[in-house]
Amino acid sequence: MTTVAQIEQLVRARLGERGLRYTPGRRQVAVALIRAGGPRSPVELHQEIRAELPLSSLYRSLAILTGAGVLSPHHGPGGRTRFEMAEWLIGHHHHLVCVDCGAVDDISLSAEVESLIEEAADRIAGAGGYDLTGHTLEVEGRCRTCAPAAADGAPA
Amino acid sequence: MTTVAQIEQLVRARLGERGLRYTPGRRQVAVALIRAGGPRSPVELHQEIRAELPLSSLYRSLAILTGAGVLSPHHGPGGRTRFEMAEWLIGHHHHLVCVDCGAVDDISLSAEVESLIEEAADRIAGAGGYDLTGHTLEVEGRCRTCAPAAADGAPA
DNA sequence: TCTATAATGATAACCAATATCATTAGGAGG
DNA sequence: CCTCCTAATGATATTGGTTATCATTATAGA
Repeated sequence: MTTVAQIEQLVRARLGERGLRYTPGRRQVAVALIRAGGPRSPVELHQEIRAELPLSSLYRSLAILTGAGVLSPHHGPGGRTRFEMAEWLIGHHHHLVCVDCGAVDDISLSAEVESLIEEAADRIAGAGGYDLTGHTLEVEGRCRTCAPAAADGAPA
Repeated sequence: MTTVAQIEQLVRARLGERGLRYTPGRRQVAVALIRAGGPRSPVELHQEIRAELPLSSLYRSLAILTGAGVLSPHHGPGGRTRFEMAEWLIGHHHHLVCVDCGAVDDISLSAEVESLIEEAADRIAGAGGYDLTGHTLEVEGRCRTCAPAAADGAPA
């Protein structure tokens, strides 16, 4: 089990390589995301971080950390982007997404399914002329909060 | 092989069930998306549809068709939402996505991998208390256009 | 034909996200 | 310790995709 402090150390090193500082503001963002169990939106982070961290600074920190490869963006409903720690920091995983509100939880697959998917992803990217960067299985559904409000979807 | 006309028939029926009309504007959008090999953004569709279809009408058609379950949204980089025909109309598939520009191509998996993923998705949604609506494997990479421009990502 | 309702299109409004810019903070060298 | 150079911050303005408004037009049903 990797600790928060260990991940922070990797983040600090990564930023240092690029002449960037691991400041209190960026640290608040990083720690909140390390503790989160899935991608979080700027507003969600702003609420979670009680400190008076301006939204403009929060957005910039997210952009800086993403540019440095520390965070990965996840694009959800309503034009909202959520951020999470990159996989080289917290490990490979997949997502359980609510198609209505966009809430996301991290999930894992068995080694068997995972390796089959990896093979497939490799083959597909090659065939399409893409430079493979990763893959994610997005399991889509309606969360407990959104399910009651929804009426109908598509029939079989 | 399902024809464009056959899919259109299903769309018309679906709209009819809800007291909605399959108008020329909506038809242009539907046909363009049936012919496309993956999700398309409003602007992409607007360019593809040579006719003078106002953006406001295009956006509304997309919203109406999505609400009726005819289209499915796909959320990509830059806050852009792309739309595609729902799977009950064009069949189950997955996506090859460019992490930079958001371009998306439809892809398919072998029956073997597909069934394993289905099982996993079922189990995961149940465990998370989600009402499962579907799943998509997003194979992520950089397309031929974006790959040369990119510098560095995350190390192993 | 008449009428009720849906659809359209031009425009304004919205809001997440980004850019700008003057100010503050921090690390390196002297 | 002091100074300088550069990064970082925070308030604000701006952008751009998307949505809402509303008067007008078109269509299905009586």
